[in-house]
Amino acid sequence: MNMCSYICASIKEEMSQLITLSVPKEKLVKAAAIMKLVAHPTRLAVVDLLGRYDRLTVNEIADATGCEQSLLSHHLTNMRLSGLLKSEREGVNIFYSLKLKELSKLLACIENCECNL
Amino acid sequence: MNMCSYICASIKEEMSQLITLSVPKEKLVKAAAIMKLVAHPTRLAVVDLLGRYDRLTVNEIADATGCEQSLLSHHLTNMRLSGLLKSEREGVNIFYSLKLKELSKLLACIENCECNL
DNA sequence: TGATTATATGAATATGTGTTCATATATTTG
DNA sequence: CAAATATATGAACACATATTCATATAATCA
Repeated sequence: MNMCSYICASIKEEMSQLITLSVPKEKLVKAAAIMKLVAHPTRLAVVDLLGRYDRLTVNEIADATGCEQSLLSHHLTNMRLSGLLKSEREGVNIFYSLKLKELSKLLACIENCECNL
Repeated sequence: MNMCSYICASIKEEMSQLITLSVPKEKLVKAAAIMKLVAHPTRLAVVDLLGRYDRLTVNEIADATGCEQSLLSHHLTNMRLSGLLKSEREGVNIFYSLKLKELSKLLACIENCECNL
C-alpha cells in the first residue's frame, strides 16, 4: 500500500463516515417489529376500527372486516400478546381496544403516503 | 324462528351495519403491502438514508447499515422491483434513490408512534 | 488484456406467517 | 343441567421471507 492509496482510503473512510443512520439500530428493529405486526390487511382494518370505535367485540370486528372468527381470533391474540391491543371480558363478550392509540395515527399516515403511489 | 328473534336479529344487523371500515379493503391491501416491504430493520434503514441523502451507492448503504453486500443487494432489488426505489448506474457505481418520497414521512411517523411505546 | 472493484444473481436452506379445521372453554339462559 | 353463543386454542399445512454462499456481470484502469 503506497502513500496515495493510504490517503485515498483515509479520505474514503472519512467520507463514508458522514453517511449515517438518523436512528439507532435498536429503534429500527423495534419500529420494524411494530410495522410487521400491522402490515396485514385484516390487522390494518382492526387498527382502523379500534381507532374509531374505541372498543369492539370480536364478533363486531369479524362482521366489519369479513374475517372468519377463528382466523380473526388468532390475529387479535397475536396483536394482544405483542402489546398492540388489550381485551376485557364483559359477560359473554370480549371487548378489544387499542393499547397503543398512536397506531391509528400510523394508519392515517400510511393512508396519506399511499395516496401518492 | 319466532317474532322476537326475528326482531332481535334485525336490530342486531342494523347495529352492526354502523360499524364499518373507513377505508376500502383494496386500499388496506395496498397499504399493508407497502408496510410489509418496509417492515424490516435494514429496509427501514435504507428508507431513512435515502430520505436524507437523496441518492447513495450500494456500498455507501452497505457501510452505513452494516449489511453485507449480497444481502443488501437482495433487499435493494426487491424494493426496486416493487416500486419503492429506483437505481441508476454511473460508471462502476449504482445509485439508489427513493421512488416514493413519501416513504420517509412514513418512517418519521413510526418514529413518532414508537416513542410512546 | 488481465486485474480489480462494484454490484447482481441464483440455489439452497432455515425460519416465519397466514390459514384452516376441529375442538375447547366460558358465559348466559331456559 | 343442557343448549346456545362468543371466543380461544392447537395442530397441520402451504407458502413466503431472510440469509448465506458461490458465482456472475459490468465497468475501470494499469
